[in-house]
Amino acid sequence: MSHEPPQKPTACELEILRVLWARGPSTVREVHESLSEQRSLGYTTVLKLLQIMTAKGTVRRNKDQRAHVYEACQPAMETKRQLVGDVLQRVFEGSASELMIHALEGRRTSKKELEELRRLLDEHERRAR
Amino acid sequence: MSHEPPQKPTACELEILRVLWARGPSTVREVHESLSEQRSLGYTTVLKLLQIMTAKGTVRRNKDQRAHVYEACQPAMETKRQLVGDVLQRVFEGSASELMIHALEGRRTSKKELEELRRLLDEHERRAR
DNA sequence: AAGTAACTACGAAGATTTTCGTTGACAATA
DNA sequence: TATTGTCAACGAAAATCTTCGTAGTTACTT
Repeated sequence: MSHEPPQKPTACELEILRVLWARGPSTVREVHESLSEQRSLGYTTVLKLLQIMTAKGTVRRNKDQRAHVYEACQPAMETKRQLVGDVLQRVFEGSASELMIHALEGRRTSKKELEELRRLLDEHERRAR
Repeated sequence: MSHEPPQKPTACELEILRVLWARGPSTVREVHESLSEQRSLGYTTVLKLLQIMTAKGTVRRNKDQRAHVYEACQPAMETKRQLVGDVLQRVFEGSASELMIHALEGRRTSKKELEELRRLLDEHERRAR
C-alpha cells in the first residue's frame, strides 16, 4: 500500500472531503449523517468511499476507537487550489482573467464581494513583490 | 432521440469542444488531427465521442458532405460559465472570492493580468447597475 | 471494373466511479 | 447468556466514461 502524491478527488469524494473540512475528524456515521441532510446515501456507501479514499491516500484514519475516525490528509486549501487549477488549465488555458469573467458573468455579485475581490488583488500584488 | 438541456461535458468531451471552439465547425478528421498534436488517440475514438456528443445534444452535425461537419451547440462562453459555475458551487459554496484566492495562490500572476482583473471588476460593477 | 482510401455505424472491452447487500466481529443490554 | 444494535470488510452490481476493432458504405484511382 503506497501513499502516492494526492490525486484529484472525484465528485463523491469531494462531497466527503467537504464534510471532513467542515467537521474536522469524523466517524463514518457522522459523515453519513451530515451528507444525509443534503441527499440520500447508504451508510455502507459512505464507508466504502472512505475506505477507497484511505487506500488512495486522500484521507487517513485512526483505529483506536471501534468507530474509526477519518480526516483529510491534505489541508482544504491545497485541494481547493488543485481543483481550481485543474479547471484553470483545462477550460481557460491558464488565464485567470478568463476564469474570472466566466465566474462573474450571469450572476449578481454583491458590492461587498466585488470589494473583497479588489482587496484580494491588492494583497496578492503586495505579496508578489 | 430527445434533445435535453445541455449537460456538463466530461473531460474528453471538453477536449473536443475546445477544438471545435478554436477551429469552428470541423470534421472528425480535423478534430482528430488537432487532438493528435497533444496526445495519442485513435480516429474512431474521436468519431465515437462525437457521435455520443451528438446524441447528448452537445454538438450537432451537418451530413451534407460525406465527412460530417460537427459544431458545438452551445457557445463556448455558455459552457465555460457552466463549468466554472459548477466548481464555484461544489468547491467554494458559491463564493467568487474564495475561488479567486485559490486561483491566484501558488502561481505567479503577471502584472498585466492583475490589471486585467481589476479592469474586469470595474466593468462588471459598471454593468451591474 | 477492380482495388484502394476515407468515412460512418456499431458493438464491446476496459477503466473508473458510485452504490449497496451480506457477512462476521464486537459491544451493549435485557 | 441470548438478543439486539453498531461497526468494518468485502464483493459485486450498476452506471458512466474511454478506447478501439470490425464491418459495411461510398468515393476515388488506375
